[in-house]
Amino acid sequence: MDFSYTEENYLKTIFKIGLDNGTEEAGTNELAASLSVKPASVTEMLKKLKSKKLVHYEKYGKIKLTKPGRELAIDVIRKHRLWETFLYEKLEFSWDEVHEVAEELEHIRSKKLINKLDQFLRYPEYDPHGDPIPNEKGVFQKQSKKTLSKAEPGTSCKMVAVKDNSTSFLQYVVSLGLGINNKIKVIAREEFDGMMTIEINGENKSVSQKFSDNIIVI
Amino acid sequence: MDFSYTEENYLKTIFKIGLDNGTEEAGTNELAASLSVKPASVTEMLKKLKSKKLVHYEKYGKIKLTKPGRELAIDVIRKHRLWETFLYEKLEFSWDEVHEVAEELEHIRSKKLINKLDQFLRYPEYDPHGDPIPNEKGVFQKQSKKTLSKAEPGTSCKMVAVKDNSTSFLQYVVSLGLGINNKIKVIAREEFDGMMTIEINGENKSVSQKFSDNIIVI
DNA sequence: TATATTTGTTAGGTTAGCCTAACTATTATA
DNA sequence: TATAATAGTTAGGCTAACCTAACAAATATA
Ligand SMILES: [Mn+2]
Ligand SMILES: [Mn+2]
Ligand SMILES: [Mn+2]
Ligand SMILES: [Mn+2]
Repeated sequence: MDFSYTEENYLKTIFKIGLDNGTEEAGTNELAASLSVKPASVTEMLKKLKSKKLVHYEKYGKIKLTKPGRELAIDVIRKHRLWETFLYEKLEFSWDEVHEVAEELEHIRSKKLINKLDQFLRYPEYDPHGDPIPNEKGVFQKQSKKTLSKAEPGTSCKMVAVKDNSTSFLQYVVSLGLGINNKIKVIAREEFDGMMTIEINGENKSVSQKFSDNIIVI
Repeated sequence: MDFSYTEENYLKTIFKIGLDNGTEEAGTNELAASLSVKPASVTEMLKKLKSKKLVHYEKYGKIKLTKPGRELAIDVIRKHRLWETFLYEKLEFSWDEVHEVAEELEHIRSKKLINKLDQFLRYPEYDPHGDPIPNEKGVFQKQSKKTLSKAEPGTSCKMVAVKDNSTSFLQYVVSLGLGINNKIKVIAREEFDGMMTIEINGENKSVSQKFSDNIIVI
């Protein structure tokens, strides 16, 4: 069976929200916000996805992916991350440029293409933003859920991924001298608004909670 | 300005039919057949393309691309052929598998992507089917219009490209022991139905007019 | 527990791209 | 040059994916 780009985007987004929430479930409004559509459009699409047995859903209830729905979502994520890796590794894109193009490439329908691309890239495990790449079977490393904002002052941690993939955020990360696998030392954290002072390569920087919420660490 | 996949496919097809006809013009029915839609759909789309100044068109008249329309068509063709080359050269696709996937990839919208891909492939001039690849400026080699069917018995020619890109045709070409840049000697041609006896690598083969119409030679 | 807020649904409309059936214009042929 | 064949258009309908406005259910809060 073949699904539209729109259906694929809904499934991918449900999966991501589910991960984020820890519950594997998503709500109509959340989904609408994330897809930049109105809640009414989501309700409509949910009926279709349900009739195609891709989601579990009852009126006014939470949204959850079925097994085939989850498999499809993971496949789209696999394609997205492999394409980002290709753009970054082979075509000299910077990490803040890859996401937007991958958002289109992730929908190209060819099993052979994606598996050959995987091979060509030598089966990478992580994309340029530190996110794990599912293998052909849909298996991938569990990702840390700890964000920089939850790191204790006085401790050190390692940045392993970013949550936000937008150009503006990623460029800001770079401008702070930060990158994947960098060590971050938390100097101080303001209780009032979550502002943090962190040490990167011996230099002290001040970052907002909105920022530190988007840095995944271990 | 940004155009839909559908609009891009119409422009590309008008361009190709125009080339084929030698007149740079296309008719409604021709276009419909080539796009596998009904003539009524074409008429409707022509109104839209005209309002966007991509085609010259008057009711009951021939269809011709405007300058921006032609540029766009050539850009789509450039992308198509570069992606085919990528699949063939880098991902080990066979030449009969690349066309279908490229039909999707040709619509990915990123100037940077396609120019970096071009560079990555070292600026190839021909795709796996022998078709010339337009450069960034839209310039490309003029292609021979002579087909094997027009070659004189007793003469030899070189196969430089194929017209049909379908899997079934291309696999048949391979099964005959033929490929791009192969020498073909015309042994005989039947006036009645255009059947030809040709010599390939010392072996004689019999091919139909439908076949020889799809082999471009010099 | 009553009420306010948040969350989600329904009804009715739009646009892009497609269709069929009926029609009209153009071109070829007798 | 009349008529048949071909080419192209119009009218009216359909589906996917979106929207707004009005409404209903669920949840939080006084
Ligand atoms: Mn991304
Ligand atoms: Mn997408
Ligand atoms: Mn092709
Ligand atoms: Mn196409």
